[in-house]
Amino acid sequence: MDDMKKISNSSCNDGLLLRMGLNDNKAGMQGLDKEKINKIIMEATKGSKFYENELKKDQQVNQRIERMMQLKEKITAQQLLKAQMQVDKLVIELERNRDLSSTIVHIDMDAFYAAVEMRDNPELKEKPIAVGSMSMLSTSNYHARRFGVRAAMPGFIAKRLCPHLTIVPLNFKKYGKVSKEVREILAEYDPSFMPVGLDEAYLNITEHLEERLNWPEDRRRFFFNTESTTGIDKDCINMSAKFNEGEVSSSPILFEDNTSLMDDNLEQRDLSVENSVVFGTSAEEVVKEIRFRIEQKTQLTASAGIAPNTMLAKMCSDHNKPNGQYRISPERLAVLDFLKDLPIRKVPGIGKVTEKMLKALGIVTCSELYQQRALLSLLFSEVSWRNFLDISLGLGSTHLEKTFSEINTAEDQYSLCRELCRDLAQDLQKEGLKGKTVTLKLKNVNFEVKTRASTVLSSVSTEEEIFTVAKDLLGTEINSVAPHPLRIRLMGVRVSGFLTEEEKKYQQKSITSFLKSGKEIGFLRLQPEKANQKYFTKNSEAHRGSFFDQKRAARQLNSENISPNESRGKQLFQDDKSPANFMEETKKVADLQNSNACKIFTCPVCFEKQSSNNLEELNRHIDECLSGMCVKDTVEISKNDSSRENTSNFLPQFKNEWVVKCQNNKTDQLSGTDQSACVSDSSTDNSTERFSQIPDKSPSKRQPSNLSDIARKVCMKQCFFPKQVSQDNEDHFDKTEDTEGASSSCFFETKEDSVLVCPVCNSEQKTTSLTAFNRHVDVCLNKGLIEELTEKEDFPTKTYNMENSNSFLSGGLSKGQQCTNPSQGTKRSGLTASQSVSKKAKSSNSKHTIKMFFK
DNA sequence: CGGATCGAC
DNA sequence: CTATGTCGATCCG
Repeated sequence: MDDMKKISNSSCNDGLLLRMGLNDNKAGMQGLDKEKINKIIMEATKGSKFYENELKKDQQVNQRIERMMQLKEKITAQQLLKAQMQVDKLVIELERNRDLSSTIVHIDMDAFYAAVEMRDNPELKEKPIAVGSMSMLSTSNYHARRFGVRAAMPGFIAKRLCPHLTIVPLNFKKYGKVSKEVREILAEYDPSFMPVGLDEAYLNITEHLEERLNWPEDRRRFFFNTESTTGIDKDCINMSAKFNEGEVSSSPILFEDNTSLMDDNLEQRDLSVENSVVFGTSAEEVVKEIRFRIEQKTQLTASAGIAPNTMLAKMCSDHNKPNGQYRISPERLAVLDFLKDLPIRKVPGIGKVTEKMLKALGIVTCSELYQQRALLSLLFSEVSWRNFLDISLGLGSTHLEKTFSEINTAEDQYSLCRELCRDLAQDLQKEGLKGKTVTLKLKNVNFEVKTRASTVLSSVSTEEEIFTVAKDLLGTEINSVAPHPLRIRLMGVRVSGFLTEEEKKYQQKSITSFLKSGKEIGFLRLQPEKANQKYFTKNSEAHRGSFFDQKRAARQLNSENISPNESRGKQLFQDDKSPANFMEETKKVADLQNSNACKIFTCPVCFEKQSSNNLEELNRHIDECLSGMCVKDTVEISKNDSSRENTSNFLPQFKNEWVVKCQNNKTDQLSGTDQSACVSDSSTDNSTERFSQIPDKSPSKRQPSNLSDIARKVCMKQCFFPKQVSQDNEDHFDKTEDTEGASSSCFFETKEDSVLVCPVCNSEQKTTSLTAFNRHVDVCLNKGLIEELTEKEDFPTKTYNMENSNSFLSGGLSKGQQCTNPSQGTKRSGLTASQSVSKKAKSSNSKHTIKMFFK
């Protein structure tokens, strides 16, 4: 479902073509050319209610642009200069925290629904087809696309474009099944991968890459499928030969004008074993391997992108589609080079409206987006321009966990537990397993993990049997905190102690045990001695509390990534419009960190002035300061351990910084095992389990159509982050009793009597609310505003009266994937600028809407 | 909090 | 013969 978003809205004001429009349609021999297509669409649509509405919407956008331009006129040079300084301060901070240490992969199945239908019905293979109904199409095959038939187009119009078009009704069950097959492969590379819809997924293969280095060749060898049940076999065999010569023409099904399966495959392939291929250890090779396995298993092709964060990975997967892949190497210059001339519309989160608004400001490419950063900060809301800045610097999230909120009612918890037991029972029965031990795993709102196990004399395997035991365990936990509700964000049920013999090794097994082992390791590899200051990171983008992030942070510290030739101090505020200078310029800003601007620096922890102007040294100092504090706090907490804890924010660049203390879990058999051992021999792991994340919205409210169910079952994740870090979290797990599960604690607790001193303006703050304090520091840092805060603190809906900050973009900007990122999503919202202008805009808008409505 | 808007698929 | 979907996130009043 990659198709629709590419559609450019062209320059014309034609509302219809905004939605229907065509882009780079390669007018094939049998296809239609752009002009014809547009003409047909226009004829089919003119005069319809839909068309009128499109025009109306388009006008509203135009009005918005007009108001924006008026606002722009009023901006003085001085205001702009000030904004420039503030934004560039932020750029320095962002650059400093740039994280290139992760390898993120985005997998996107090509024309997924259509491809599945073609696979299952050979008659369709040669024809132009689309999947959907006469009213709406979900996708089309590449043949049909030549006629301009695209996703999100109504079927009746598609029929006019292409009278021979076959429209196949949607069959979600089938797609779900195929999707599951694909996910089973993906999970082997990242057990906590993140599916998006049925046909896309993000993977973090950083850890896989590390392990893979030690893998023997045979473990990287995969066989061509020669005994498929479909009629494809011959092709596959042929492909094997061709493939090894590096000239495979790939998918037997999808495309005529295809690129090859391993298009860029020039390396010498190992031919020693017939009908097999060995993949290397690089990221590219891993992704080729994934795509190869997907194709062998499902006869469908996928495109992929490899990059240091999700935003870039997604754009990469688009780069060589269909059936191709692309990588941005994890270097700052490579990232900026990729973005240099990239149209902003290609960026996930930038839709047609934002594109048009930015175009009105003369912004089309990402480098232009960067050049206009100061102006944008004055015209758009905080969230929007911050997002723009992230985009133009090529920053995105490097973790894949979604944010999840807690579920608190016992009722929900029991039903969730039952659901997990049901899933688990199904798996057990599929495998013919019966176990004796049922383990309940809970992670509370403070991310503390606790397991409770019960072993029964007779073995269990059915939903009821498991639930009976699990229910008891859960009940005990709920009772232990009564009358408070038990507040959790993850629940898992595991059955272990199987009766059956050991499974055959190297058998292509159910993914369950695989996932399980990967999952457990995430926790267990964190040994206590590792969980100290080593895990501090200065990366404000990272989300503390995630075990993954802690590990990543450690990795990052090991390899500092500031290359020597990047450290020349240069002049800052100079706007050069040419893209060639784009990288130069961002570099300059980044370089400020090493320049005189940092000469006098006050450590925000110990408040002592630092003489060094070396950034790394400063950071090291702060890290040490912080870990010093952490150690102190640790002691204090364990002394009066019964008390509650504040999971608290702290200074801006360290806010949400967590130290996680993991105690060794003696009862867990996996403890101390290293990950590769577990993964390589998952069959020895004698248990299986199911986890459930607690979705953001209450599950009852939204039961999304096709896939959330599958997603929850197949994709098991470990670490979730609170959308809003709660200020008064009761600690519902009694840590002193917790001898079984690994336990983690968060520090940076506020002390009752402490006085908070703002490290920026150096003034004492009356508040004891960390939220308030953090906001103050944020304001100080970002806006140079010194503001005294009062004791009581509302949730940040409060408007700050900030000079020169006129929020404009009332419609706001959805940030898509990377916006579910909690640190960006919540804290900053407190800084929403004055909205008088947008209020006005809004009200005129809605009047307009109402008028039209009554017509 | 509900309606409007944007964006993804 | 007709006929343009559905969701989550965000912003605003």
